[in-house]
Amino acid sequence: MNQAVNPKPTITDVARAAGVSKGLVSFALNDRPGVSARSRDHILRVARELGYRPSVSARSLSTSTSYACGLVIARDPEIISADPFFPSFIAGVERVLVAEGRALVLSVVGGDEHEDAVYRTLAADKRVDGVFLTDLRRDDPRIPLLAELGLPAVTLGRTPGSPFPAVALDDTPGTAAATQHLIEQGHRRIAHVIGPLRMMHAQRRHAAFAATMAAAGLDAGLVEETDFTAAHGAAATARLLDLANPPTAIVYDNDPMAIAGLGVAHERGLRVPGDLSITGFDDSEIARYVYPALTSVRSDPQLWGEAAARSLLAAIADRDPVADVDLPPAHLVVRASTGPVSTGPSPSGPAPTGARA
Amino acid sequence: MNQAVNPKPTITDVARAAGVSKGLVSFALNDRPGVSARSRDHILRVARELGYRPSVSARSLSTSTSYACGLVIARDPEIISADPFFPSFIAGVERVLVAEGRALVLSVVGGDEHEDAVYRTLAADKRVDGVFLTDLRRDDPRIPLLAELGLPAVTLGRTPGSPFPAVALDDTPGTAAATQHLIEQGHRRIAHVIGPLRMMHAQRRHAAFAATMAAAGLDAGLVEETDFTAAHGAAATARLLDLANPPTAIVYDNDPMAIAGLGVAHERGLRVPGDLSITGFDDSEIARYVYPALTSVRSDPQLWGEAAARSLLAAIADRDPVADVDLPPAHLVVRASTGPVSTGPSPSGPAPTGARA
DNA sequence: CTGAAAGCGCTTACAG
DNA sequence: CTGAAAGCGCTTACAG
Repeated sequence: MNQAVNPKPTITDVARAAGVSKGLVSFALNDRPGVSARSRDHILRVARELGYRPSVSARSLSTSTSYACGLVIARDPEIISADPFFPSFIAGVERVLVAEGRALVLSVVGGDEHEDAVYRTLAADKRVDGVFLTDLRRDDPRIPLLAELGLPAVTLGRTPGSPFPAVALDDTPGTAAATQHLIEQGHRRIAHVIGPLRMMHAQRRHAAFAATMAAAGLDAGLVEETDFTAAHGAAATARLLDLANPPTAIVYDNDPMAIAGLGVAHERGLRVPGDLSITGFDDSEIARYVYPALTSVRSDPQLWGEAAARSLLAAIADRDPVADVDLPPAHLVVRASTGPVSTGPSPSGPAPTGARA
Repeated sequence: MNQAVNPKPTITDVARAAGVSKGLVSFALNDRPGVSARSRDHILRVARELGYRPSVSARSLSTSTSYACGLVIARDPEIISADPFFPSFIAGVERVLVAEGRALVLSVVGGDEHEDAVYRTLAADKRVDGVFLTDLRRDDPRIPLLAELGLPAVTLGRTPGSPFPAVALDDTPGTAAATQHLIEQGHRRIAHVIGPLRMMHAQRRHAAFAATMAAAGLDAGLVEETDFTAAHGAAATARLLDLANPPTAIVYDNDPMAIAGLGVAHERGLRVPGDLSITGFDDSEIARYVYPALTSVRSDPQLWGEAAARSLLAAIADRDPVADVDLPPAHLVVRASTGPVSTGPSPSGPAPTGARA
């Protein structure tokens, strides 16, 4: 207005322009009690006119707060790539963080060997005020570590003995629905190709698979554990199909493995779904464009990110415990890769791709 | 040693324990000239014994430096997911950043509408000391913006009129090799399904395609522009195959689109590569597990990330200009989705998946 | 309701 | 080569 927007006005400039002390400006800006309405309005207006933005580093120093949240991903980059989860999750996190003037500090470490050091450094350097805990593992060492470091956290999914708030999106209904869907199509031998069993979600999903099979009086013993890569998915599929009595349907724990399974089936001249039905998980964008279009399980990682960010900010700010949040569960999306067991003769040997019968 | 590791010793504790002034400790730690070797060694040893780590926020305040670098990705999360580039790139960046005690601040914005605001906020809040510029566009508005903001940057690829150092990984040899490979297989009508033309790499790759076609005396007019999604890849493929004189080979600008193209071909009962050859780009992990295994173009995003981080840190630290860096170019990986034009009769109509002829 | 002052933990001229 | 002091821009008791 009157004054040109100087290179970064400070709180001192605002105080001077408003004719009050720096302390009062600070109180008004952080709307704390003990400032008259008139003063507050006046100060806020002057601050806006000056284009004032508090210095993050100065605030950080005096409050020991970084105004940032951290996410450390302990997966091989190739596996992250294959998974549509993280980019969407991060987009959701960002959406609420920026609205609160917070930044996201991301760290990707190859495996979980160095993650301990990463969390310690993040805490020691006060780089973040709290962290998102994804890919929860059984007896996850990060829980006691963060408790020891005094670093607030939010977990994606509940885990026993955790002092941190959880944001849960139940994906077991998705796996159960996929299994049930196959059973209803007449399948009796159904295999489950799962992720690393040390990850809680892999365990939970497998439990859902097993329970659904058991409820139908079927054997749930056909299981292959993988590391979530397409390579493992392909290998697991090959092993299953080499069985004397191979499955007629396979439930995969992510889309890349399911797509790799599709490849193996095609290579062997099997018809999908005629000879082998296949379901994926995560419903990545390519899922509906492979042939046949992949039946998969869909959740909402972006929503998950938003909810997790809100809970984390609450946990950072609040004295009192933050309540757990439950998001709408994952659900099955049926496409063309699943169907009834074929009655025709089972073909054998490799076939030229998609050649007509 | 003698003293218990108190909750976060400060520079004052170190100075007291070493019997010197804070200033001298600071000089020793940042190894600046003017400290005797004896003093330096003594101070460094005391600091180590105390487990001293300088406070990032205190250093930030007095040096106006954040000790962090920024990456803002302006793409739809679904598209990021489909692309193996970013996770690997980020892993590379991280590797060198952590070694230098720097953090990575990540921002993902849906499209490029709000990116302007994001960079301004990052700069105003001094959240980062410099940024990585990926997905360069023609007359990229971020170049003048960052120059105006005085924020150091490094660009992935060269771009005319940029004052920032570039780290280039030439991907055009990959596209040229894919095109040449198809020509050598006897293809004459080859289409190019490309990314958004406003992105420089899409333009460059298309130029490489066109040049290779021209060198063989072939028409490079069959082009479809997309947004990099599998959905667009499928639609583009359908349009091309609906042509009165459809192509016998298609060069795609990323793997998800190529895989979607494979799906469309299969759905129409076309044999791959017999009736249609297909090449992808980026060589994602699933590429080799689809059927038939996808011929694709491989680069090294992780190496790119490491080089970019090194250049950015140099640009942040140095007074003098940082030299551009050239990385090994992308190269073709031939698999089963490409081959000679089939001499047999072209099949028509949809076919059951992988059924035997 | 408001002001003056100390303090957060560093870095950096300025003297000696 | 070393020390004492000011300053970075906030927040927060402490007085009034």
